[in-house]
Amino acid sequence: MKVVCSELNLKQIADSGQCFRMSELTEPDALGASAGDGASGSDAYEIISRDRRVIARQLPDGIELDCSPEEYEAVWRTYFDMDTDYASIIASVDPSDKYLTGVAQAGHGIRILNQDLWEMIVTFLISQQNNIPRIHKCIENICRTYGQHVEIGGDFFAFPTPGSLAALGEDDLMPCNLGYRSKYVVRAARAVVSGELDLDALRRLDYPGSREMLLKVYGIGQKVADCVCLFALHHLEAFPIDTHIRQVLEREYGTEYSDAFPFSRYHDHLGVLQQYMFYGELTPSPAFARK
DNA sequence: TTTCAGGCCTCCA
DNA sequence: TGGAGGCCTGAA
Repeated sequence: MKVVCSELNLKQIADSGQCFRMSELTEPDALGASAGDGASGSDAYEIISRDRRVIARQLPDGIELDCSPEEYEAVWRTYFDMDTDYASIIASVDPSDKYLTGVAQAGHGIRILNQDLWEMIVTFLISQQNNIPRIHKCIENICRTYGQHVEIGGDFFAFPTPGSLAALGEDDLMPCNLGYRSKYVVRAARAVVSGELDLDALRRLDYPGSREMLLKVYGIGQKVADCVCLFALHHLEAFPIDTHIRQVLEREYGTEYSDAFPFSRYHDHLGVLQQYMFYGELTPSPAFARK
């Protein structure tokens, strides 16, 4: 059974670097998983969230999910944030800001996914001083090593639970290519298991409160906290500033960008704009040039 | 060989 | 309080 979601682009979401359990399928895999349409590329992705897996195929203006309407309503509608009006966010961009207008239009298929809180904490602890292909590999390694093998609705490894990681030694994740980040992940798992980091309480807090709680965790700084707030807690006012975003802000708005960029104008959906900027930076086009 | 990649922690002035 | 240095590792 198929469900169609409009105005959504899988490749743009994958390239926006917010999800590391989304893999483009090779053509034979895609054909096996979903009816082929003769397209040259597979345009199909395997997406894993918590203990669920779905195959999604890109259409000209949206995506097709291989799941029942009931599963879509229960899981994927929220996951893909289908109830947020992204067109109105794009329309709110100052028309005189050619750079922001350009990246927003170019990245219009991006959505802020609602991903699992524990997965996002671990994922962005691993992401620091790291690159996207290697983050993918690290996540795959720890899922294969410490995640539960799931065969219902697919064949994949679920994300390891806090309990399964808390019992490890601080350096035990180094063989999974985590490097010095191993101790950050293990200590975070221990904090969750001990109750020092209460994930349910974290979910109930507003953006400043959840950010403050996350910053108390060993290994979580401002950038990682903002990523968790945005991609797991759906605080759209979070605006993670990494090296790419800092570079583009300085290039487009000057070194005093904290004054020049209209943060207050876009306060309620800064995180969405951050994703357009990040995507634009990693898939550069002359059309984005502001100056 | 060196630098960099979606940072953060610790130490020291 | 703020800046420098160290940290895993692999691709460019």
